[in-house]
Amino acid sequence: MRVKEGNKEKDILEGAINVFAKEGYHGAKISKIAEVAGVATGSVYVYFENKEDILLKIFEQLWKQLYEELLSLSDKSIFSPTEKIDAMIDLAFDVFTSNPALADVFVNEQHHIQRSNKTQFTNYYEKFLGLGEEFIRQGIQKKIIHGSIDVKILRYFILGAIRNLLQSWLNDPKTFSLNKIRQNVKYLVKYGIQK
Amino acid sequence: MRVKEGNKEKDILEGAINVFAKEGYHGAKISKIAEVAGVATGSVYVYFENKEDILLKIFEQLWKQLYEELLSLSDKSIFSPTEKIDAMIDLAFDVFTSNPALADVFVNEQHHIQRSNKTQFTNYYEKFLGLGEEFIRQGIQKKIIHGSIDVKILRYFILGAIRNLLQSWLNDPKTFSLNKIRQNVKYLVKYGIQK
DNA sequence: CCTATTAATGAATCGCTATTCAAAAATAAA
DNA sequence: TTTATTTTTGAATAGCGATTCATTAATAGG
Repeated sequence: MRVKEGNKEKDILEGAINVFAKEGYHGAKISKIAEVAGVATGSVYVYFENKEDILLKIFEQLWKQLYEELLSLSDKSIFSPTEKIDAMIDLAFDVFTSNPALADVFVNEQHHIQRSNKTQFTNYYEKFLGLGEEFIRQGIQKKIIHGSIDVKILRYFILGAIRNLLQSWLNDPKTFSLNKIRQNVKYLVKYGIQK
Repeated sequence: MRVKEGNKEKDILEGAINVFAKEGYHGAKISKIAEVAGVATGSVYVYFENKEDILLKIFEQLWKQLYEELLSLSDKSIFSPTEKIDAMIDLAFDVFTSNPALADVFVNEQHHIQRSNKTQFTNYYEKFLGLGEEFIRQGIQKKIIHGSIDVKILRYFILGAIRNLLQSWLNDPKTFSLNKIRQNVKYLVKYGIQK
């Protein structure tokens, strides 16, 4: 009986992230993904149902990771709610700094799977956002955060700001230091622009 | 000599916005765009070079409009810098409220043309962002806005927040009232979350 | 050393849709 | 009218690339 050599599923996923990032979802050819992953074209279909399935798995993995890392923060009551939100922002920036291609896919291709609403992806995404909401609610309860702010709006506000800033960083990494972006985001979320 | 009937260029552009919004850029068929626009498939290629050119023109038009409307605000020294930024946010929300399909295309498809960097689009987009920057600088000069904030970062911060909130509104218009989103965005930009 | 079973392959298929272009339609001018 | 010119048309083309599947490779167990 032949036995699996290496971890092709992982290789394909990583290859796909890079090819999606460079060519965009539709510009990416399965044959190219296979080439980058160091496997045959047909092997891609051994491990994944189809092209969309690859993208789905990428996002599932991403949001699972983000959710679980955030979860480990949520317990720690040492942190105040605003510290938790800071940590959440750090978390996102850490993940994407270490994997710019993934950042690109995150920024540009998520809507493909939102169109065909697959719960696999949605699950961890919603959970992640749910935790974010939770932190905000704690902040409101402790009267650190303004109660007039809609929690659902705020979570998308922060996520959107980060998403767009990652994109501008990807387009022009020299002008934007990711560290400076991170600091500014934290500041702006907390205090806004006005003196 | 045959004479032009109606305004097919405009019809095609409007049709394309709706089809792109519903099917996504790659899912949108030229034949479908033609059908919705009430013209023959071939006519599309009389008015546009190719599919990408249609998308390009959509964004060119959008950013031109946004830029010009913002420009008319920039002179008015009656407004304070923060009022100008408020007006900028209002402007974006007004345009997209009146044309949700355009909002969808704006949110999801801009990266297609950013990949193949066309200056036509970039021109007005950059000009628009440049004006936003200008307002922020005025605010810093008048010591209304914190000087430690990076202007380039701030402009993408605001734009990104709006973009993502528009997307969540499109996905679930019942949960999110665009008016509430608008108010929250204005508040958050100015004061942040912290009491 | 066989053999059964699973893994991996990549050339061929097959559907799909952007784009083309020869023909038809409309009408201004003569 | 007739003609010349411009607009519009939509069926045909052409190429691309996702997906399939018959074949080959590897090896665990006997």
